[in-house]
Amino acid sequence: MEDTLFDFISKYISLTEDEKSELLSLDLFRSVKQGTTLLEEGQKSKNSYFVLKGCIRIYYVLDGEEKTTAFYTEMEALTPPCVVNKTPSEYYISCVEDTILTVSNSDMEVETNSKFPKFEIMCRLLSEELLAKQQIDFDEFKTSSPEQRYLNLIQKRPDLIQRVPQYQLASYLGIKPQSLSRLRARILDKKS
Amino acid sequence: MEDTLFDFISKYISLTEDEKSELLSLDLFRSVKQGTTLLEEGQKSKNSYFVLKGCIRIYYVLDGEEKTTAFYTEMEALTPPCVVNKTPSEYYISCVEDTILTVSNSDMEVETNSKFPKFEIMCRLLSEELLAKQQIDFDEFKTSSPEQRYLNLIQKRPDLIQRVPQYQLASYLGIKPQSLSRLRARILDKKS
DNA sequence: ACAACTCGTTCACTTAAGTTAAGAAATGCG
DNA sequence: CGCATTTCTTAACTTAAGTGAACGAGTTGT
Repeated sequence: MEDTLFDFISKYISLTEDEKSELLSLDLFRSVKQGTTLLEEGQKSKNSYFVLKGCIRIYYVLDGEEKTTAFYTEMEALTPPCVVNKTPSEYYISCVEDTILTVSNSDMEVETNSKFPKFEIMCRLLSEELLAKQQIDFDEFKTSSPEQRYLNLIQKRPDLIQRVPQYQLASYLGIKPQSLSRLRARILDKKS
Repeated sequence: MEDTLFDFISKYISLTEDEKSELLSLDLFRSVKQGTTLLEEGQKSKNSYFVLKGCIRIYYVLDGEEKTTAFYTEMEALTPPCVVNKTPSEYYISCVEDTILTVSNSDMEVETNSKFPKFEIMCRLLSEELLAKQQIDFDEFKTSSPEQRYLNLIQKRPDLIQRVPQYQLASYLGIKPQSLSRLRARILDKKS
């Protein structure tokens, strides 16, 4: 489990054994059951997450309806916007599956970053990378139809389609569950 | 003009006079005419931009059609994903208006960041902020209809509707120009 | 085992976006 | 100025997504 975290970090900076044990001493690892809510609407939070195993999702409740906007699975890191902006959360974060993750809070990160300038660099590299990745994702979303987005998802994150309920996938694709059902039937028709 | 840049920077870190003059010595400012292309599809680039005055846009050409996905106006910074990923660009960047901006390249930034750790911190803060902001924008896009997105745009960036051609706005909203025309007529109907 | 609930699918119908085409309005240029 | 080009709008028609309702499969709890 620790190795998964260190593998991830090694993509950005290299750590000495001392630094590794210092990191481990922070006691970051948590195990959470499916369905657990990590963050509620209206809450203020300072927590960032890194998923080691399992799947968490972000969803809004608008007009009484759940709108899922993001999934985070193995080796993905998440700092919710409300943590950056220091505002109450407008969304929920909950576990789609039993999940193992690290939880770190921003006070701790400020401290670690000033102690180890390396971490500052990692944070910059990571957020630059995530920003670039998300920009591409957003562009793809804007320039394609729901059907194309679904086909795209099959290519890029085939696991999600298996492990996540359809109604959550639907809003992730920007449509209603009924439309996703129909769209899938349409694709099957075309193939034959 | 320099002051605009320093005002922006002061939101993240404070600079000494020496640091300011060092920055100015880098000769970052550029003036570009409307219609100028800053980046072409297929090109590799190391340039980041910060808009002081004017407006630039990102667009793709897909099936021979222009798809505009982003606008950057006064006091907005842009590091294209292709710079971060070191891959050839899949899109164009061009000037919607006569524009004054700063151009910096990533080699230069690496140098500056190691010389002034402050800059490293600013880069992290900035990309964290932009990531959070973009996440919210993406969520809003996913959870709303074209009409809601247009009404939302009127609230949040009313200037864009004035200064940018309709067909560019349309793809920015994820629809065709004809649909935007119709949508606007529909909104006017409702009001009366 | 049975009732209650959730989830996915299907259907009929409504609404809005895509498509194609035509014309009006605005812009640029010789 | 007039001509060409680009941009915006309108319209008729097609296609796909939204809506409301119903049904069956699977799950949960008692």
